[in-house]
Amino acid sequence: MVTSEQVAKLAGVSRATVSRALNGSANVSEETRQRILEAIASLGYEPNVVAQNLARQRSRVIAFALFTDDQRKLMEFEQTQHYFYLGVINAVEHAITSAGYDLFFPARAEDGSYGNYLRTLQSRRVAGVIAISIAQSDPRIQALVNSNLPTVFIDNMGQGKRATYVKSDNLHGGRMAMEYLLQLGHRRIAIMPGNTADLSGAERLLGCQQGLAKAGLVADPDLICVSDWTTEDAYHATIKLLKQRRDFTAIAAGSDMMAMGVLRALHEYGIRIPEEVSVIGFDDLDISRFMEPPLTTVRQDRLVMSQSAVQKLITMIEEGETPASLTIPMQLVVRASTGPAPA
Amino acid sequence: MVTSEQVAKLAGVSRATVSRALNGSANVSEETRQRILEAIASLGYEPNVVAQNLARQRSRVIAFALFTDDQRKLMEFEQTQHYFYLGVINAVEHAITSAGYDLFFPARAEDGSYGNYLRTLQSRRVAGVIAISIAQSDPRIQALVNSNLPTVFIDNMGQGKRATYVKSDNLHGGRMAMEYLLQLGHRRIAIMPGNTADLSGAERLLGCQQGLAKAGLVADPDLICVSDWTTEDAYHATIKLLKQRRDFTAIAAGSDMMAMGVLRALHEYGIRIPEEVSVIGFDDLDISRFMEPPLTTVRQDRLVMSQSAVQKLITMIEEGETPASLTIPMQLVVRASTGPAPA
DNA sequence: CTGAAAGCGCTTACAG
DNA sequence: CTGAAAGCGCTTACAG
Repeated sequence: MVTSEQVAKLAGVSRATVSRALNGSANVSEETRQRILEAIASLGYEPNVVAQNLARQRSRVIAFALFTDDQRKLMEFEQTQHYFYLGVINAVEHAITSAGYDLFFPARAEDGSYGNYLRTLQSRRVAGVIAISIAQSDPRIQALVNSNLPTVFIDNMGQGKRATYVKSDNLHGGRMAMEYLLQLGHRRIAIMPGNTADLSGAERLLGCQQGLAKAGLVADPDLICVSDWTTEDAYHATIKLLKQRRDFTAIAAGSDMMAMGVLRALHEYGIRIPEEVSVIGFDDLDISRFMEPPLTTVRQDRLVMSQSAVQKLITMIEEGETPASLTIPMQLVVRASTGPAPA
Repeated sequence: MVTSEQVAKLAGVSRATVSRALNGSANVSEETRQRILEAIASLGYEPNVVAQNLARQRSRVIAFALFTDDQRKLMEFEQTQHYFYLGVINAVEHAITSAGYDLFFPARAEDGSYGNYLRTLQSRRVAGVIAISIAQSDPRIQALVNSNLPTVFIDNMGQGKRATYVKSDNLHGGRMAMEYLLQLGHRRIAIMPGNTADLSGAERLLGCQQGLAKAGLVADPDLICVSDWTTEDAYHATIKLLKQRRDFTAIAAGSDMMAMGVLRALHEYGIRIPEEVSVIGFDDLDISRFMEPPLTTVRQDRLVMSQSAVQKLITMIEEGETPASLTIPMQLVVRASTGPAPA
């Protein structure tokens, strides 16, 4: 590997000047700058980022973290329930690397856990972290909130001196779903909000209840089916409900992946959608419009979510100030899985 | 941040000894080791990984790369076609970080491209790279193959002094799909192999043709529909085929995501599956069993794929030798989207 | 505008 | 078994 030393020699200057030329310091004459640039080109020099980071006492690397509750599920790789976040990760990766930062997933401790998470990050001198924190109870959330490490949370309301968050307006989303269903004449609506120990599950459920309340209705507790976020859980919850009773005319699933399980169960029972039962989801995954029937859903804008999270983080890193949090509106997307309530 | 200097002072030894104790050198007495460990604990010391990497002239970070052909599509984040790889990335992340390596997505050049990719990696002193290389033509593949940077390719047969690969046996997979369909009595089978400019697309198509040939049949060129990998492309290809002719009794889609588009088109035409048309996919995504009807498919073992790729890479990094490539068998998974050919 | 020197926080022959 | 010293490849006050 060629070093700045060699560039300096070839250009007939000191390493200090090479460094200045490279970092756009004003204090270097146009003539020597040219000479240095030529030397760099002819040698194919690329600065050693590791050495730069050490010398500068800072880095341009951002850590990414996904905090979920269930270690076991993480191991299985069959994380159907996280398809939405997979898309977010993808968008975050693009935003971060396009901004000239490296993205980083830190190594785990020997036991497979993340050990002393904060110290791991600090020892690697990361500049900041984007954390998708589904599970509220993860101790790493508190650690990050209390730390000086710039952090942006997605889907969790972590806030601190150096921490802010970005999330969807799930409350409003829940209300919209109910208002839409009510307007179609549905009155007996089953709600499968996902895991209500997670913020988005709790908010979506509450939003649904508020939507019902505004119409003077109260959600029937027996029609609220709490489960985990997986397609499979929703499938089983639907089967169970179907065995108990069939008086509901609509199901609001906590996510599109859950809705896919609901649809599957309904198909197996030969129930026509939406003639007999309407189904609505949350998220608007890119596969949702290809489901059978194409799924009506409440859309989360994952592009805005991802990009604004990254932008806020970079602001924190580069400007030093902590931006306000952002709550992103959701949007009703009507497709073919919902229709008027049967008479 | 506490440094080894402070630990040394507290323990009454030199920094060199602290370093030795930390790195498990045999040459340090049990007694001083204890003293150092105590000092570390009481100070909460964590070594600066950046400084370690610089001093050691090596690192424990592995870069991840996804080489796809279509820059435009990458920007859209609507990468339905890459759901399979999203799962692979997830499994790779787990395997890498559990092995005590950091995972790394390098920053892009200012124009949003990856610029001089190899130099970027080298300037960050990564130890090796896992590359999912869908597009054969990406110049970065050649660059990596020719370099000394340990590399494992997934889904592309890159091989070199310091490069090997892991992939599914798509050829055999294609044959299996055809043999199964033939055995069900199908003779007029439409093949939508995905993008045949990509290795897996070409292999799957060839495998299908071989399967047909073994039964003394030749694939009807008009029933081979080449398109891109997306759900949408497959949807449109199916619609187009349906408008032209309806004499086929089965469709082999190049991936499960494509199959989802095929199913959607068939549903819109009111065609019963599998009574009128059978559908088979490739991959076995975790959502495939929830499709309507549950999808018959040829499974790729992404866990084996991911884990063996990471293991090979770590072998290369730590042992210095380049392991042989691995071709993983595929497996037929029969569900409800296939049935006997109509009389 | 430019260079010499110190420093970033480790590691690793080299001596002893 | 342990320490002093040099080195990894940069950056950045400090002088001039």
